[in-house]
Parts: sequence; C-alpha cells; structure tokens
Amino acid sequence: MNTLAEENYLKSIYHLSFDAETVSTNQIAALLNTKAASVSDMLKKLADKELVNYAKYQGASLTPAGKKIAVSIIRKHRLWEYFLVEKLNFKWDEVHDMAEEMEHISSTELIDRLDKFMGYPRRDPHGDPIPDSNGNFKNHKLAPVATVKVNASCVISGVSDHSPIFLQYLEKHKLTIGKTINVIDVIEYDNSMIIQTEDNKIHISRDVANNLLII
Amino acid sequence: MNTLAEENYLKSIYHLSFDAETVSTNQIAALLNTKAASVSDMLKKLADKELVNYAKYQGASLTPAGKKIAVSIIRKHRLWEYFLVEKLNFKWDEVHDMAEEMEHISSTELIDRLDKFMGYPRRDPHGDPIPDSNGNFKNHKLAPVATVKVNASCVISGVSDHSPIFLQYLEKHKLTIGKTINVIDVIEYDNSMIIQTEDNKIHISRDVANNLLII
DNA sequence: TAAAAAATTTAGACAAGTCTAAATTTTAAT
DNA sequence: ATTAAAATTTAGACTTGTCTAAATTTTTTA
Ligand SMILES: [Mn+2]
Ligand SMILES: [Mn+2]
Ligand SMILES: [Mn+2]
Ligand SMILES: [Mn+2]
Repeated sequence: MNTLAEENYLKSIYHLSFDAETVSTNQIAALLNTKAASVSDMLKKLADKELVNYAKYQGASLTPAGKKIAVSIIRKHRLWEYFLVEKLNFKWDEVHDMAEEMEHISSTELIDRLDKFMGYPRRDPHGDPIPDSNGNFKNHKLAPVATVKVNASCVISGVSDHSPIFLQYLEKHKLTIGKTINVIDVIEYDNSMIIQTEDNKIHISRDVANNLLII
Repeated sequence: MNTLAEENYLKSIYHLSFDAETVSTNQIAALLNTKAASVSDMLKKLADKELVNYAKYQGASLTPAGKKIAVSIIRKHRLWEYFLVEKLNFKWDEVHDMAEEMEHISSTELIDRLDKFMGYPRRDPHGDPIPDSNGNFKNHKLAPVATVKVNASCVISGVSDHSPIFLQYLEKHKLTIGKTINVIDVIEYDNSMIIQTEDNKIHISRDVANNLLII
C-alpha cells in the first residue's frame, strides 16, 4: 500500500502537528534525520497521493486519509511496545527501536488480534494512549512537571522524551508511570525542582521537569 | 546489516540447496518471482559480501556466513508463524505471508525472548523444524505419502506445498500434522491413493500424495 | 522597506533493486 | 563435432529515496 518511507513521513507529520496547525520542512527533516531537500521531494509525492496538504514554502498538514494511516502506524507501534514490555519482559527504554520496525508489519487483522490477545490495553509503556481499531483515542496534551506549583501533588502519566537515557534515569529514580509526586521546592536560579516521590526526595533539573508529564 | 532483498535471496538459496549442491539463477528467479537478470546482479553483490559462492554461469551456494543468516531468517519466520497460530489463533494457512514480513525484524534478542515466551517450540505450524538460538536444528527430509506402500501406516509430519489452497484442502479433510493414516490402495492409472485417516476414508490425487509428508 | 538571514525548493547525482532486450555461454541434440 | 536450444549475463533504462550545491522564496532585522 504505502512504502516504509511514506509511513514514516506521515507519522512524523502527525506527531509534529500536535503543536502546530502546519508542519515545516525543516521540522520533518530534523525528526527523521534527513535533509530538507529530501523532505520537499517526499511532500510532493504525498501531496500527489492526497495524503498531505502541501503548498510550496508553506508547510504541510495531513489530509484525513493521511491522518488515518498515521494513526494506524501509531496504533501498531504502541501495541507492539506493550507486547514487548508485558509479554516479553523488555524494559520501557528498550522497546522503541524494535517497535519502529514492527509498526510497518502491514496486516491490520494481526494487530487487532494482538490487541485482543493483550486485553485491549489503553496506554503503551510510556503512558501514550493506544488508538482502538477504528483509530479513535483521546490524545490530550499532558502538562510537564515543570508547570506544577510548590506543594501541589500530581501523578506521573507520560514522557515527552522517549530516549533510553532519559527513561533509564527515570527508572533509576522510580519516576515511572502512575507514581504520585509532590513538589517541595522550585529553585528559581535554574528552574530545577525538589520533589517528593513515593520512595524518596530528589532534585530534578529543568530538563527533566520539562520532559516528565503529569495529569 | 543486510537489506530485506539480500535476506530473501539468501533464504531462497538455502531452501533450494536442500535438493542440490548448487543452485541455478533461474531457480532463484522462479522462487522469488523476479527475473534471471536481477538474480545475476544480486549474486554478484552477495558474492562480494562473501555470503555466497558464485562463479558466472555455474550457479551459487551459500558460504557459512550466508547460511548462518539464512537460518536465522528461517528461525524468525517459523517462530512468528508459531506465535500467530498458537497465541493469536490464526489458522495454518493464514500465517505465511505475515511471517514473510516479520522474519525481517532485526532484533535477535526479541526473537530469543519470543522463543522463550512460547516455551521453545520445536516445529512450526506446518511441521517444519525451528532452529534454536545457535542455529542448530535437524532438517531431515521427509518422505511424501506417495512413497508409502499399500497397507503401511504413517504419521503426517509436514507439507512441501505451503500454499493456502493446499493447506485448506488438508484442513478440510483433517489431514493435519500428527494424524496417522493408512494406505488402502494405489490406483496405478493416475497414482492417486485411497487412504484411511483417523476420521474417514478418502481418495487423494497424486499431487496431494506428493506434497503431504510423513515420517 | 531594503538588506541579510533563514527556510525551502530545484537541479543534478548516486545507490539499491528491478526490468527488457541483446549478447554470451553452456547444454542438448543431431 | 556442429548446430540448435536453453540458461545466464551484460547493457541500458527506470523507480524510490537519498544527498550536496545552487537558486529561490520567505522571514527577520535594522
Ligand atoms: Mn516508541
Ligand atoms: Mn511509546
Ligand atoms: Mn511460511
Ligand atoms: Mn511454516
């Protein structure tokens, strides 16, 4: 149906569309580790296939057809990540690259059966919502810990950086999905924070506070 | 490491090597649904990478390195087929094409964990042996039902045609792996056979008798 | 609002993998 | 041992996806 490259472009545009109406060539290039020239070529092709809306120099957005494909890839990615963690006992920092390959297995029957096999999980190991077989899911934006006021409590619900190094850091400090934390203090100088977790009190940098998401 | 195309060529050469020492360009082309010219190009490339032994016009064979890759692809293919049938409840005639995609998921850690998750199965849904994580397995050639003498009994242990149409035919007549059959009669005119299964007596054509394997 | 900077597109090239048609080599048949 | 047929390889072209360098457009800045 669509090539692996096309699927990856659609997925990238979808993820980038979370913040902005329209997505720029350079944003896509940065996310996919390609060059802007390559992105221009691909946007032309995807526009021909009516999977993206694209006007030269004006950025791109997904058409409904393109969005549908993007969501189906994301569904597959997250279900495979869940499988790898829950059934094969991988850690949450180990599964992303494997899922990047597995999300391109084409059969939707396969992914629907996998979904059933696992009991229709709602969220992947990183707290991200899993679209159902119709592509429906709530994708509400979570707030970073950085926005929490002193003395307020909240529950860790996601991450905006999925890199192994960050996930390992969180794991080490037991800052995992579902844990409740309380903000003790914010150091104004560098915006770092002292937080009380269920397990201990720790000092997190501004970067960590920005990439750790809460409800 | 190796491209998808390279992996498919290596796997084809491996399968074809079962019957002959060296494999011809046309045999590979037929199996892969490509043209002989494409095969010549690829054999040159694989010879450069020292994955096949290749002398122009003389056919090809796998080097130890090429064989190792081929076996690892076959291991993945068969483990995924087992997963699809045993965990996701697909039928044996539905899984081959999905496994053709899944066998190219690169992680060996993933496939080793999948193997463990399923309890180290020895054979795939079609009776083919599954190589262990070191690539070791017994691949002894099974005899077709066609070679069984009248009145002899045997156990169905494999198939040499994996097409859905053939597998569905076998399923319909309960000629599945593990079933015992007894040859009642052979019709000399067309080499068809009357066989007694655990369930009923049926008349199978020469083609069926050639593609159904027994121990 | 005109020049400078940044972003984007176009032009031209390349690698992988495939194809058709033509040339070459091997094998089979007289 | 020639010739005919079959198998295989080479030549040249095409597609997808990528890149660098140059040209163009948009956005910033002063
Ligand atoms: Mn991921
Ligand atoms: Mn995830
Ligand atoms: Mn198969
Ligand atoms: Mn099989």
